[in-house]
Amino acid sequence: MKLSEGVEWGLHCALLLAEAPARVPLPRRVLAEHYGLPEAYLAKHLQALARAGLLHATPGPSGGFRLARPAGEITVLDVLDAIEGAASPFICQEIRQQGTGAARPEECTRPCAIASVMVRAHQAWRESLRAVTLDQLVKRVPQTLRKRNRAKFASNPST
Amino acid sequence: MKLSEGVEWGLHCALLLAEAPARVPLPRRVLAEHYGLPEAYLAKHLQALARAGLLHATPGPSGGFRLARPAGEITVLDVLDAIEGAASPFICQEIRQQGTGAARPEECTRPCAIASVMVRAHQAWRESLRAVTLDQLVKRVPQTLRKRNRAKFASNPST
DNA sequence: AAGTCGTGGATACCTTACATCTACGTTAGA
DNA sequence: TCTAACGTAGATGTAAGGTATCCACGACTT
Repeated sequence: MKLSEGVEWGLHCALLLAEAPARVPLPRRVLAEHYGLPEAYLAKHLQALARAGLLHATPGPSGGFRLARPAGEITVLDVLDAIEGAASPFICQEIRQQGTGAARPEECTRPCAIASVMVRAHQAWRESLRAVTLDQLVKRVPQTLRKRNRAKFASNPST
Repeated sequence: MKLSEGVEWGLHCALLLAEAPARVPLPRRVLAEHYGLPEAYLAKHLQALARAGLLHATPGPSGGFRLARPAGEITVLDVLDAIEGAASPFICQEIRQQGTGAARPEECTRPCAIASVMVRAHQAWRESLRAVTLDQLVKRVPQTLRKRNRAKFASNPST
């Protein structure tokens, strides 16, 4: 079980956009260089975030991405669902209905107990992520770094 | 993010062993046929469960696998850790220290806020799985099916 | 009108999980 | 003691999904 690294990219970019002071959008090139990421591939994930309604994309010169909502209204779960999808990592193959010991259809009216347990665990995971918003994360960024980022993007986002 | 299907196999096999009445071990062939699984590949996962101390393997004729502990002392998490490993699905690549916006080492004394959130979510997931034992799962198997399995393995496990 | 930027599709690569086979060591029973 | 049944371990091949890039297109600002 592994989470795509695009999740980390998306979270850090969203966090950076939450730190940025202004309504001025950050181009994908700036985001990519800020974290040393491949620009073309990062674009895919930024697209996903925009499609999910978390980011707003402005085309044209001096365009780029900005948060579509206040940072307090975007949760970590929102970002994960946009990039990784909301599906459970456990996909029940219903092997209880296969082989010589197959359960009969009338014995499978209730969902498989094993699948239920996995679903509950997945929900616990999601609840934990839903409880954290971007602005809560911003507060945990070291102040010196936060100041540096604010200054960097305040006047001239292209540097 | 996807969980290997070996997890489902391992859980169902452990559950079946918990249902089996006796100390008589079930050979891997029987387990594989009971669920219609490839025997050679299932052996890999059964090995992992045995290495983790959840199952006890008896070699020789009339050998096979049985639970190494009472079903009430084996949790779903035990099985998952044995087959899938206990590692977090999120692996922090520390991209905050890369690129033009790299954080300085003295700004990284505390773990990355994003990584912390992911770790907590993973712990919530694990706690949810740790709370369920095999004998709790046995109780949720339909009675008709449980009876059938008990009868099947009571006298002659090789059928 | 032109250049900058995001969009979406097509494509290739590469890691990892899936699956199988073979050779080997061990044990219960004839 | 011998042997057949069983689990162990490693090597190997295959399939799928994530990673990464490129290009043609449309939209917007200057």
